[in-house]
Amino acid sequence: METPMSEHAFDPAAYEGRWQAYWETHKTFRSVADPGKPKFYALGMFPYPSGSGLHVGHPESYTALDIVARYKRMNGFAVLHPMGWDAFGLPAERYAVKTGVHPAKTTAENIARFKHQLKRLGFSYDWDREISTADVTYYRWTQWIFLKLYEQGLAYLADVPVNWCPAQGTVLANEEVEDGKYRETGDPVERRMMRQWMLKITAYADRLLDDLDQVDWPESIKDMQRNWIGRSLGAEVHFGIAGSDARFTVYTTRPDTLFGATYCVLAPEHPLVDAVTTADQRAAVDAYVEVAKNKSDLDRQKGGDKDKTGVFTGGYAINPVNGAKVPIWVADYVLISYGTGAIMAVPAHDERDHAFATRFGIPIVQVVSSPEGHDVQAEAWTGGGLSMNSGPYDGLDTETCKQRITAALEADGTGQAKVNYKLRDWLFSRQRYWGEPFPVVHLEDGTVQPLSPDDLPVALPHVDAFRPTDDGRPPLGRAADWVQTTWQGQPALRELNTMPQWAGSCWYYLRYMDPENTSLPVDPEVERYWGPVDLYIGGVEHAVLHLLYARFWHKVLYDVGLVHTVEPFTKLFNQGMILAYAYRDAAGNYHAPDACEQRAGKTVTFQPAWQTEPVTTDWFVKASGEPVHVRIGKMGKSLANSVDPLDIVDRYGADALRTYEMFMGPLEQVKPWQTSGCEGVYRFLGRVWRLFVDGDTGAVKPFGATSREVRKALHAAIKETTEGIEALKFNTPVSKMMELVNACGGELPSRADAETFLLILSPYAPHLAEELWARIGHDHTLADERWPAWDPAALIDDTVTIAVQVMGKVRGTIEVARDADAATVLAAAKAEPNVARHLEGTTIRKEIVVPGRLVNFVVG
RNA sequence: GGGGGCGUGGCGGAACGGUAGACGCGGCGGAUUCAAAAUCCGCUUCCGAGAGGAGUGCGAGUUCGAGUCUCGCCGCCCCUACCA
Repeated sequence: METPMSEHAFDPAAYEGRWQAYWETHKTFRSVADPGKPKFYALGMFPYPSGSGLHVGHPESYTALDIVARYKRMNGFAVLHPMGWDAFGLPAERYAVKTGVHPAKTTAENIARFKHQLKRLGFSYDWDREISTADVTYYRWTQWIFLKLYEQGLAYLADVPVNWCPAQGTVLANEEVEDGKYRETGDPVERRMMRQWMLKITAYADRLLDDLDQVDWPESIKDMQRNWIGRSLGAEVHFGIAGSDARFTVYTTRPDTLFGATYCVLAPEHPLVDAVTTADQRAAVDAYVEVAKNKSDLDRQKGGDKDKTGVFTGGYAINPVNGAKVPIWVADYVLISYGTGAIMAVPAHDERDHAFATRFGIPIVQVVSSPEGHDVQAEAWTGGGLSMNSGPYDGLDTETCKQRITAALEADGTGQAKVNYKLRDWLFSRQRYWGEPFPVVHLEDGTVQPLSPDDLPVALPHVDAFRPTDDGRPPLGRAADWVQTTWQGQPALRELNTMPQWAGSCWYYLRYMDPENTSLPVDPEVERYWGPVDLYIGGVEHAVLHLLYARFWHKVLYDVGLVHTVEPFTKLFNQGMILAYAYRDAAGNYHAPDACEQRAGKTVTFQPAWQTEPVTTDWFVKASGEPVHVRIGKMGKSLANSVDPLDIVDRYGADALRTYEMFMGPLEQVKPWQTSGCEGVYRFLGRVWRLFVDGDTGAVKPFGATSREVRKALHAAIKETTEGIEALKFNTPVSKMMELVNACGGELPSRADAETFLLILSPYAPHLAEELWARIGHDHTLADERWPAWDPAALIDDTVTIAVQVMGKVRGTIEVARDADAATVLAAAKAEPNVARHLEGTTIRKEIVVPGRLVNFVVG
């Protein structure tokens, strides 16, 4: 059945492995700090080595970075392009709980697999710098950095509410909780106060916000971080409580509306709820607070404006600006975790307060002028205006009024200007086994002592079971010998919590610079050369947490003198997700893309069981001929549409996969995988092969003379490739190289031009480029060759085709000399038959000549 | 609700304010082949037999000229959310 292929036919499998071995043995891509060279640090977000292996999304950003890295090397840069593993994490631990297999074993296996897969894609990593966050030689420095944080007063223990899952006996991260249940198992999750390590990221809020201005990041990501930090400028205002000396404080961004406060609201958890509640309201308030406590945050937010709930406490507050008595309510739309957990409610100028006031019949008093026709009784006016009903402040614009009222509050001690943040301190402990142990001990007197850096590392002890202990302590409690220790001669207990997965990824980019260092996380001298990361590419899902945490640590390390810049990642770029088509039959079953085919012209309509609308399609299951509905979605098991990158490598080779992933479309865009498109790229690479290699003899075909047309295509391709890589637009260069090969028509140009083509092809398809480079007589890799320059003169033709428009519509084209003057062009344009026809009987009012482009006649 | 992004052929996508649809897929036709695969060449936005006309989500506007700029809608995607 198998036709024996000519041994000289295009066969990537025949040489790709050989070149990967060559690069490895020759250490072609070793990063060497060279003070005589500019440096470039290209970094991809390192993967979590999951059990399911590499997916087709990984090679997208990795290929883009690899192209940049190879390009920069050829442009004389010392390039740092490393790879490693975000190896601590939950899936391995969960797997361990289920199967008893130690996470270290699972993780090592997964890393081996990932590494094998990545190597088959031919990325130019310096594998000597490989790191793993779960390696004790790595995490001892994560612990070292924790000690620095502690030293700086940025790490502390606090009792905080956490997501406690009784069934699992552990605390869950917010993202693991959905609808009050553990996402994986559906076990209920409750709020519980626990003593936890916190990192004081809020101390860096202003710097994290302000320094965003100095980095070259997508504006959308900066905005997401800004929103997350959520700095707002407002005022804290103290409200007295009628009939009591106590007072409570509210936070507002609109102190100018203070005269419009017609009630106050305390969050159900607010400590003063009890004190302000009167006897006759007590039962109602207690009941309300009890219900609110058991509601998850999500449930509390679900209702939106329509059905806000709340209960009057019976108590009254005194508005400090006018002494007015306003009722105090308790309502769960006020969150204890934001601001002061209490608000003054101004229904005329806040939508939430308006909805609440309307529902409970509370007066709405307008204190800021609204536009003509806007009735604040019907809808809140949240914009600015002139103050009214505000005593001495009447007539002031909103900004001025804010300042005056705030100043007045400060003068009489009833309030002050206040900057507030949404950003919370970072909950930094997890009741997990598979993470970095904390370098601290607990003494019998209840104090906590940080270890000396000399005592590091605190190695993760071996345990055989990974569930919490029977008495509810974290899994590390099982390592009894490890837990019992001494500190300066005193008996001490080790910390049973571990650090969250974010910890290791907060500084890995630094370790790559100096992975062998045994006395510091990174030598500041080395960092001064390689840092900061010049280009960081990763998924948008890390837009906030990872990137914010890493920036925070970096700033702390800057403050202690370890790094020399305030920001770690100069340029950030987000690749778009790769989606895939999914094929669903009438019964609702999904079929693998490989099992389906399009039969053009065989369109049928069928009635699926899963929707009322009939479906028209020309896609069918190959084997059964069943029609299938085609849709697009995330790759995954549920749609049966995953594509394994190594299957693609097996069929088409690594170069085709790499080049196709770039050819699909702009890197930042979400785009669907189409294996047929990959095949198109494979064909292109085959044409390149056949351009150089005689299919019968395997000999290199003779070089010829470069035609003018080929020369133009070549220089257009050099230009596009160069500018494209610089601008991270990787798709159009592939088109230009295709055009070049098409222009060659199967005949090699001159040796010099053929070599130039291989050089610009090499970042995309390095194996093929190396193979052909060797076959035409080179005995050394092309990775160190000089990137070619294009000749602008080669792009210019002697004659140009010019479009001729009449009233903006193209009516014909003319061929003129490139440097023809306007008069000549106009004459030729008017002579064009179809143009002449459209000009007939009209008066030319205006003649527009765009040299080398077009002519437009305005007639009337 | 807020923030960001996107709407172009059958499909993925190209287009300094200047010939819309490069390049690729798919399709059609041809060459090669005993035949097929592979390969090579040509055609392929839509309507129309043709001349020609229409055309970048919809509607206005600016301009000699708009996929591109402005305003207003419609639709889709992502993020975020009672943040006071």
